[in-house]
Formats: sequence, structure tokens, C-alpha cells
Amino acid sequence: MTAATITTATANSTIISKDVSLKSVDLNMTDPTCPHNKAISCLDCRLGKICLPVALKDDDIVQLDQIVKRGRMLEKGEHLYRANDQFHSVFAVRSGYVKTYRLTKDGEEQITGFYFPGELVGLDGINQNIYSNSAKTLESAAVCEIPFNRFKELSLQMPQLQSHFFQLMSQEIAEDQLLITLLSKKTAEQRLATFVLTISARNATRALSATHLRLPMSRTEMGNYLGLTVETVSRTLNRFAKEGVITLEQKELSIIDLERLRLLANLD
Amino acid sequence: MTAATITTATANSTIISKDVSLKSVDLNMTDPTCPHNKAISCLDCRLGKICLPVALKDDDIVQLDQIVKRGRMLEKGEHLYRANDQFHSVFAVRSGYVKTYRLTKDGEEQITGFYFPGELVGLDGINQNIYSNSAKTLESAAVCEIPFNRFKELSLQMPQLQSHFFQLMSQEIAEDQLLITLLSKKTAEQRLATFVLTISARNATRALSATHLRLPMSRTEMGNYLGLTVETVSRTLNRFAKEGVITLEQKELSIIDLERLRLLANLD
DNA sequence: ATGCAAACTTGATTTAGATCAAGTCAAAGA
DNA sequence: TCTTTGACTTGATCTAAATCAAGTTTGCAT
Repeated sequence: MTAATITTATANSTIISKDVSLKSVDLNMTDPTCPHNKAISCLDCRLGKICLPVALKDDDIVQLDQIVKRGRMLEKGEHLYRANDQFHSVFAVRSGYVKTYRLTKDGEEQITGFYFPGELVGLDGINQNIYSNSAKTLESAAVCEIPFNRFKELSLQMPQLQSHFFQLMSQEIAEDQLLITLLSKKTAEQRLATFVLTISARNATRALSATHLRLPMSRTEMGNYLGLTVETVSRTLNRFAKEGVITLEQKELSIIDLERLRLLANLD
Repeated sequence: MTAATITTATANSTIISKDVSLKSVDLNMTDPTCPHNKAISCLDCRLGKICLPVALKDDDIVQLDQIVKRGRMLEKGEHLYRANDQFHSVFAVRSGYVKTYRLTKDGEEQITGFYFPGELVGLDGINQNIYSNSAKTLESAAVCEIPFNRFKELSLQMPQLQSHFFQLMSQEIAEDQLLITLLSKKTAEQRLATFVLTISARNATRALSATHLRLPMSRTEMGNYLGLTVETVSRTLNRFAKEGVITLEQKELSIIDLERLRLLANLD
């Protein structure tokens, strides 16, 4: 089973011509109910409300839609781009999950972010015109590619789009700074409690359950992201379960005692 | 002595009318050689090459200059803004140093960044229209205030300016992610070595010495930022000195053995 | 079905850095 | 000049999480 969180789609059935620059798996592209359907336009996409088209008029969305390379399918572990690649596009996650990471000098992977449907990946590349992270999928995923040069032109003509993009970048900054705060001060317990709450909140944004959630990454990846070892992640999560704060079954997690979890996280 | 790093200025001597919204200390505003001279336009500012005007034509710089509220003087420890204030402007540091921080639930300060002359503060506020950090000076400083609404309008008309601003935001993201990597994995030794190298590199960007530098923050602040205690900062820095990698005299630091320091940092 | 590798769990031991506890030093005011 | 105050240093002890070392479990591929 994939983590596709978009299970229905009121898609139109216009089939776009396949872009040759995207060598991707083709599946179900004519099935309007398939979450991976490439034909869903920004107008019809369920994610519209949290993705780039926010605050755009329908006419403007159509224009945005024209530059977006939609429905690129990626298998589990496939790269969207690698660190030091020439920067050309930002990507919106449509379904599935993406992680970004850097490699340290001695070949160690350091995860810098997990990205959920509706979120934008690749913003770090704008600065040097080179991606400073690598991005790969955690499981099979669908992404929309947004060529950045064309996007910049468009946003010069659409104040709303420019404004919203400034906001998205600022959001990434605020989130990174939250993680910095987390890593700089907190205990293993606080880090994991905060992590779970963050995922819960992001689920809620997507109109998914805030209490029953799926952790799409491995314990090792969680630990890597949070600056902890696998063992500590495992022990801490299982202790939460033993204490009745959550239930845990592989990657499925349910929050039982939200108040307690908030206390453990010690959030603002 | 202040940390003013701009010691000469080929300023024109146009005196701008004082903006009443900025209740600031007035000093030396007619002295063209004073680093805090409010009259220096973006065109003449030494920082032009690393600040916002990068890549703009002179005509465009004049326009930018018109929206910038220049030369606001701040005393040591004064706030530019506080977390949860209504967002209205981003700020360019002209002289002196600024730190940004969050307060955790239990009133602990967590420093999220140090900002040097030419750097932009306040980007985190764009998202929610509220600053998510507080920003205060480390010592007396001069900043330029850039009202964001007017800036957005301007950047719609100036593709170069928009582009450059995207770059600056992306740079902030990349830097935050570097810090995440640092906090997530590294030992006290690696963190401090990296920290010193980062400051050295930023000095170099400003055409200042890369080997002889001044740490404008206290040991406590360094530790806070790097996720270490004061004691560990002190011990580690003094060990570097004892081993002949650096010399250290209060806040003055000289890099003696750069190669060794790079090794200690274990950077990419 | 069966076997294998990867992911996860659990326990024992070690350690880097935190905490606790005195110090010293340096700038600023009286 | 002396005192005060905050910043910094240095040493002894403690502890949370890392590391080391076996286990299990799960999900694939044959």
C-alpha cells in the first residue's frame, strides 16, 4: 500500500501530452479516481487550497497550470534531484512523501526535512542556482514540477502569486528555525513528542486525522532527523506507548492522550 | 568601542528628512565618514555589493532607496521587533550585529541566528504576517528598514530585485539547514570549529580579515546557539588555543592553523 | 512456503557533555 | 582607587543518550 492520501479526485479528463523531459512511470493516467492521475489540473487538484494556487483567481490558476509539469510519478527511493545538481525547478508533492538530505564529508546522510502532500521542495536551490540538498521519495510518490524561470516571470505578473511564494519560503524558514530550537535544547522525549505533534498538525492541515497517523519514515530516519540514534527513538516511542500516551503498531501511530503528549513536548 | 565594520564612507551629503515613525538616537548624521551616517544612500553604501541592491541598475537602486528608511540607530540590546509583533518590514544590518531568538514555553531564550552587516533580518515574519522571532542588537548598531508592502510592489516592477530577494530567502533556508546538520550530528569540537569558520567566511564576504576576527556575542550566546553550555564553549575554545589552532583574547580570535581547524570542523 | 536482509527492539556498558561549585578577570561607576 | 557585577574559566561529579551486542520481527524474492 502506498501512502497516497488523496483517494478521490473530481478530475476533468483532459490528457496532457507527455513531456519528454520527464521519464516517468506511466500508470492509470486515464483513471480520474487514481491519486496519481496526471491529468488533474491545479484547478481540480484537491491540494489547491494548501499548495501554490492559494489565493489565486481561476484565470490565474489556469496560467499557473500551464507551466506546471504535472503528475510525475516516482518510485520509492527515487531522486527528484541531487545536491549540486543545477537548479531548475521547485516541486510540489502531490501524493506520497519526500525527504531532503545532505551528505556530510564522511558520507553520512543528514536529513533536513520531510515533505507532505501540498508542500514545496527545492527552495534551497534558488540561492546558488544549485540544489544544496538531495531530495528522494520515502515511498512511491507523485510530484508536480514547476520550472522556476517561468514561475518567476509569472509571479511578476501576479502579485498574489509572488506574495504567496514569499510566504511559502518564509514558512520554510520558520519551520527550520523551529527544528533548530528543538535540536538545540530538547531531550529525546521532547523531540519525539514534538515530532509526533508536528506530523499530527500537518495531517490536520490536509484534512486528515490529527490523532491517527502514519509515520512514513523509518525509525532510523526519524532519529537522523531529530539528532538521535535508532535505539533511542525505539525506546522512547515504546515508552510513550507503555505509558498510554500513544499506541504504536509499526508505522501506524494513534495519539491517545493529547494533553500528556503536549506536556511531554513542552511546546509554546 | 562599537563593532562598526564600516569605517570609511564616500557618502554624498544629502540629508534626508527624519522619518517620524523611527524614534532613534541621532548622532553624527552630518559626518560623511561616520559609519552610522544616516545620509548614505543605497547607491553609496559600502554594503551595496552584498545587500539588496546587488544586480540592480543605478536607476533601480534610486527607487529602492526611496522606500528604505535608512540609518536607524539602535543601542546595545535594543529590539528591532519582538516575536508576535505585526510584521511590516525586513531590516538590513548596516553596522553592528543583530541576533534573533525565540522564547520557549518556560521562558528560555533560543538564539536562531546572528546577523552581520549587509544581511537581512525579519524574513521569518512574512509567512504569518507576524514575526516568529524577536530580534535585538548585540551592540549598538545601525539598520535600514524596508517596509515590506512597498518592497513587494517594487519587486513586481524589477525582476532583478524579485530574483535577488528569492535568493536571499533561499540563502537563509540553506544556512538554517546547515545549522540543523551541525546540531543534529556534531560534537562540541566540530560545532565550535564550524562556527568559527562560518564567521571567518562571512568576514571574508565583507572584505574583512578571514583570520583575525571578533566574536561579537558572549560565550553564553554562542553556547545557546550551538546547543552547548557556556562551560563547554569555554573549555573547547581554550583547548583549541592550547593546541595552537587559534589564539584567543576575550572576544578577539585569530585563526593560526586553518587546515587543522577545517579538520576539526569536518566540513564538506 | 522458505530464507534472507533490513528494520526494529531490548539490555548492558560507556562517555561526552551537562550540571554543580568555586574560583578569576575586566569593564564601569562611585 | 576600590568595589561591584557580569562574563568567563576551571575542576569534580553526574547523567542522558550513545555505543555495543544480541536478539526479534517483517517484508521480500526465490
